[in-house]
Amino acid sequence: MGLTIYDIAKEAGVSASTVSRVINSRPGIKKSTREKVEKILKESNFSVSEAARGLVNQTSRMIGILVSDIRNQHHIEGAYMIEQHFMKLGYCSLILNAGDTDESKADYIRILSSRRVNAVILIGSAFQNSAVEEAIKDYIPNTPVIFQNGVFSLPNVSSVLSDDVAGTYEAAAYLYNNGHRHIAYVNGNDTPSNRKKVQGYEKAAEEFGFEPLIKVSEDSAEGSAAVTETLVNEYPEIDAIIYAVDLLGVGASRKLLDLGKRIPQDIAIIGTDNSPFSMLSNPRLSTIDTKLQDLSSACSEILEKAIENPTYREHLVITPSLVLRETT
Amino acid sequence: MGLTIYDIAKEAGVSASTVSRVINSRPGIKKSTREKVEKILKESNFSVSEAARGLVNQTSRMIGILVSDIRNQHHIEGAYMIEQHFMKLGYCSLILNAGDTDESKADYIRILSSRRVNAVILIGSAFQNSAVEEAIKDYIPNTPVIFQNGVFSLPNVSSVLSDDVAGTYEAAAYLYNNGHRHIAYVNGNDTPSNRKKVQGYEKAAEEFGFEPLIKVSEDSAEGSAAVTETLVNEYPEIDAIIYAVDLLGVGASRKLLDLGKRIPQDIAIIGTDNSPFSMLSNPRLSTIDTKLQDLSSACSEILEKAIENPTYREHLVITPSLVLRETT
DNA sequence: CTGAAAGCGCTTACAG
DNA sequence: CTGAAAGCGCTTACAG
Repeated sequence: MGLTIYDIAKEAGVSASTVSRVINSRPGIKKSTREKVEKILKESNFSVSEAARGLVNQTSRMIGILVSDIRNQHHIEGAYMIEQHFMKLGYCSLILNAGDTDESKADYIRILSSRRVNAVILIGSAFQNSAVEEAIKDYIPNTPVIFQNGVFSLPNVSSVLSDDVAGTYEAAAYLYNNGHRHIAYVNGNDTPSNRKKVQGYEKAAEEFGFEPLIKVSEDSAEGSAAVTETLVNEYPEIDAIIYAVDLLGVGASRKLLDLGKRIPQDIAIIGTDNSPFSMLSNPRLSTIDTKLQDLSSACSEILEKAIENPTYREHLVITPSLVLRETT
Repeated sequence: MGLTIYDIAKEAGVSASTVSRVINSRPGIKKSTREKVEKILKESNFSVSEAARGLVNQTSRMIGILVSDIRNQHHIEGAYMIEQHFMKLGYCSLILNAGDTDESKADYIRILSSRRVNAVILIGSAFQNSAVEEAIKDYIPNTPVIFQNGVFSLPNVSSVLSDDVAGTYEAAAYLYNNGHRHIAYVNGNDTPSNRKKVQGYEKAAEEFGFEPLIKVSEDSAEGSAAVTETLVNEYPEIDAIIYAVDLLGVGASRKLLDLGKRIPQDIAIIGTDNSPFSMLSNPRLSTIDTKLQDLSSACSEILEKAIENPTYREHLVITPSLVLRETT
């Protein structure tokens, strides 16, 4: 197994240089030798070692995609679009789960550095921490990085953000303007993105003059159901709830129906992300669309420019919009 | 940028060999030199080139995971488990979308061959075709391959299967034994796995003596809703429907409620896969649990053995079980 | 305990 | 149009 270019050369009665030229479609090879070499290449199912090739060309033709949890539908959609885009350009994607802790995330930067990837994508605001920032500065200071939903003040890091503050603010404003006066907020995991969502909610509360009421749920439908039940028992006057993630909204709406509440007549619900869940749930969930598609395609475009021109850098903010369905 | 081992060596006043030995924790280095080199390594944020290292060690320490569509929750869960497992062992995962056509899937085998991955995982029965089989035989005849939900008669390919025939058969038998006499089946995409599910349904129909009725839906909740509506209008006697995928069952149950049918009193529904959708839907979907977790961990275990011992090979079949919730 | 040398599988000036 | 040689960044016998 493991044929090399020299094996092919010997078989064809030419030098390795010639074989290399044929493989890479370099000009200036006699047609007959080219054909002879191509034939042998094909017959022996030769495939070049990208590692060896990368060593001399000083490129791996790989890009690293770091996701805190690949099973998160929202994140994997982003990874998918980027992977597809770059595969067409001949790049393989190293899609890695970067784990929960700041330290493990930083470790993964080091791993990508060892693999000499041509670019790095960080998906999710969970990467917003100083361990990751340090690791980028120390280990991949010259590799283009795109941060989806986060920002680092480093010369090689571009970013594409959803304006989380605006999204939640708009949702709360909509509810208020439609007569709701007791609007609660249920947050998920403590991430920078979720903190910004809370800010938007608080901003609306202050501006419109309603009393802010915030609870935290673990990231599951069951967790949200439990939190929601406590919430409406404790504060029966609540007439609307915004959830930091669609999944929480789905878990909650089901529980509220079980408790005999009507949606949206008694309580209106708005989720976040416009995920597949929001469309499939019953009743269909109104949601803050964070424009995942747009974010991901912007990432791909910026990255492509950054690979060509390593000093290219861009910061883009995309404003979410409200999608009204059956829970408002 | 791009420090090499020679830069470190010069800085430390030793040879590259010594630096290499320190990096790889080889014994027989004077403590003081080791410490001196380690200090410089750390200070300069050195990271070894895995490509160069792999070239001499004849290993890439990468594994290739081929998925027909990474956005499929069911597939990505499998990829996740394997990625996590192998990252702990120092392997990076190349997770690739292998595309729709047989040819593109075969192309990806070639790509993985060029990357000299230490093992390959195929996730999903969609890889069951001769183009892929040929590509494996031609390009990676000595690389351990695990086929999740499919089989190839090649010496280097292990497989881990869910017994799809048995799963659907059992679901139909359960419905029949609980008094249903007009049990329909709605299939999804034409994959080997889905064909086996249909077989199980037909086997039950023949054995229990009910009339088989099979429709095909595109792979979306909307598609299934449409197909289901036509189905119950055309055959009002239907009292149970089995769906090849949970998503189809969810789309259908919603449509049936809209049509004024009661679930399960008028029509019982069973989905397939025990996916997150099935638990979140309202009503909660009864489903055929294809034991994804078990499949994936079996994959990891077999693969680990196969990497150590390249002639290791195993074929495992896991029997699905029925999970009864609110739609039966 | 340490270093010089060869080699992993390629590509690319340089000569001819 | 083609080949010999050097080099990409490592590791590992072999000598000392």
